[in-house]
Amino acid sequence: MATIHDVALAAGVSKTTVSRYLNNRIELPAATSARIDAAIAKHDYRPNLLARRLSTGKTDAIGLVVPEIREPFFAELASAVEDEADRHGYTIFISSTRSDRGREIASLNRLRDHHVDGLIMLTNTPDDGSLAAEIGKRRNVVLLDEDIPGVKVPRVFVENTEGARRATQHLIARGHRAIAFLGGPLGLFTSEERFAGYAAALREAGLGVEGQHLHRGSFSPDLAEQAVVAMAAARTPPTALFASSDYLAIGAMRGLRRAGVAVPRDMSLVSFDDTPLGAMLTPALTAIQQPIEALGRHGFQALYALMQRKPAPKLTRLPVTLIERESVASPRARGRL
Amino acid sequence: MATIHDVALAAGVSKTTVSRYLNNRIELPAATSARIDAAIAKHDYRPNLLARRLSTGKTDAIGLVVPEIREPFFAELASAVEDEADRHGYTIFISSTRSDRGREIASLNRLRDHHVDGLIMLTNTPDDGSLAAEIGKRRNVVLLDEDIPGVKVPRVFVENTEGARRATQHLIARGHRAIAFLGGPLGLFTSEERFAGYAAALREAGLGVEGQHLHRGSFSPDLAEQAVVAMAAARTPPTALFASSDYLAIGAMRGLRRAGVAVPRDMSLVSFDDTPLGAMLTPALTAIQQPIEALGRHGFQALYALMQRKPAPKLTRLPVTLIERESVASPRARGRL
DNA sequence: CCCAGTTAGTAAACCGGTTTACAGAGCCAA
DNA sequence: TTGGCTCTGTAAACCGGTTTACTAACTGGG
Repeated sequence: MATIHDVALAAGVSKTTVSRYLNNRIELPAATSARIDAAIAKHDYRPNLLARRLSTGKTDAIGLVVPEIREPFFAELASAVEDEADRHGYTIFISSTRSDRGREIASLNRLRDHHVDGLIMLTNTPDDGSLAAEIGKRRNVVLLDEDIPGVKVPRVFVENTEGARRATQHLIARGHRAIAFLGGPLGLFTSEERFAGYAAALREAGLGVEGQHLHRGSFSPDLAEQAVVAMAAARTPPTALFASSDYLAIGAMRGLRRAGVAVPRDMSLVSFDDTPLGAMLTPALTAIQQPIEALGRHGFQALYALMQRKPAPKLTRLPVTLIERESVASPRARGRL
Repeated sequence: MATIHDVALAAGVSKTTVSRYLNNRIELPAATSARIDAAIAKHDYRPNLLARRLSTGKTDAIGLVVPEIREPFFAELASAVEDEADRHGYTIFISSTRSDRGREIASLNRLRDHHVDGLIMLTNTPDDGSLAAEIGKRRNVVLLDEDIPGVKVPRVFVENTEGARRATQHLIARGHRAIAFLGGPLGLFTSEERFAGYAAALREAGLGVEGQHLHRGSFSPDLAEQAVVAMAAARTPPTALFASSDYLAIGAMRGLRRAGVAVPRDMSLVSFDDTPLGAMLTPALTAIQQPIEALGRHGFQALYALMQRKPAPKLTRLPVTLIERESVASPRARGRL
């Protein structure tokens, strides 16, 4: 392939001139620039990115670290980040860690090793401090959607607490009094916030948080399925269920079907996320919608600011919306309060 | 950050020695290598990837081009390719093109510009020849799952025809005679193969392919939904349906629900892909399973061979499997043959 | 004792750009 | 005519590795 040297030779100028011309760092007389353009066209010259990167120390690429690209929520988010990055001339590396700490740290190492200029990080495994320590050593990192305690980098989250509160209020407004909670891992930021919102709504309505209605510990749909089956078999089963994610809701739906409980007739269900998946189920899920596009956009923009050495907002909170579909009804009269 | 020069200085050797030692191109006495190791540890030295890449001309990264990362089939495939790439020390760039020809060509340009060492390409928009021409100019390209006519690079496909045939035979064996076909874009490789398999099964059973039962033209679930609603309203509706992809099947399920047709009681359904999505629906979809792991693995391995300048298999065909779930039953007696 | 072969390295070129520091030519004003 | 300024560039250093081609020192055999 032709190099900048060949072009310079053909145009009768130095390679400095060609380089500066291509990067708009010099004004040239029309005759000179025409000669350069012609030489470029003749040799079909394209700058070697590898060389440029070594010179500038920039890669024009960022990394996006997610726990599992196969989960629709993360895939949607990746798509949103990619769109915004594209708009700014950046390409993205997507790293699907399978929640493996080693792979998360490997991503951070790629940042250190100039694989990428910045990193948008999303992890849903509780940190023992090692990840936070590693992040502390790097610059140009942004946390998205999920917090890591003790990390001082820009963070972009949604209104988890408010969303869960509104979901629960929606069920209460329909007349439900026994509302179960299906949550993610204990100690995980979004998990805790969503639980707090659920509890707040109950409290505000004068209802108590009952241990028998709480099922927390994991985002796995299979565990959710089991939990729901057990719940349905209880002496006083709940009439409604708030699931902290669409993936959990899917497990719950399977469990309810197995237990012969009809949604929404015998059990109302509100979920959190609102991925396209939820709309495709039968019945379509009423859910708290996360603004995925906005999450991706704000996440990238915060990182972009960091990379430009400009101030980035320390904490962004994006609002959520209740989307009503078909999975909520009033409880059937059963002689219960 | 420390450079190889600093390490060489500290260890009292030349940077050539350090470089060769690190790349296992030299045997050193224990004393020398210990000094180098100590110098590396002391300076916390990490080779600058950008510099190495410029020197070697390799990036140890490959690109994966898919139409839409949000569709579960592609997300699963991306995950499989990433796993295999990881095993060989490669990282991957995922590019979600939204079926935009410009973005597909941009990916090919990234290959030319040394962004990546190779490219695994998957496109589901019929080509007017421009993409094929562009691919012809590059080396280290592999086609996965979907063909582009006129391209002479290694290709890895599944047994589309055989899969569709078996799906259709499965319905015929259950007693169905009026079996509709829901297909993707005309002229698209997988689309045509799956249609051929469907038609072959009917022919072999002495049944005809009836125009009124064919709905082809797109992989969009929304169009599938409309088509199915229209179909259900026909004078002599089919009793079974073969959908060429899970995404189409989801649209079909929505349409059937809207039309008040119960699956599988009033309509049996077999799909193609078998993404986790299909197993989560109600009823769970009986489907032809694509071997996604194997697709990813063979796709990467073919590319790996190319990159090593070794011969790569020109065409790999992977077998598919019928997975029986809940969406197929025998047709109800209705006085029809 | 001398030569060949091995051991343990090294100097310098190279990858292909970007950037800094500088300079000749031409022109204008004093 | 001379000093200064603008225009149009350039030479050379630099980014940080890898690789080629070469050599000094040592060892062992004849």
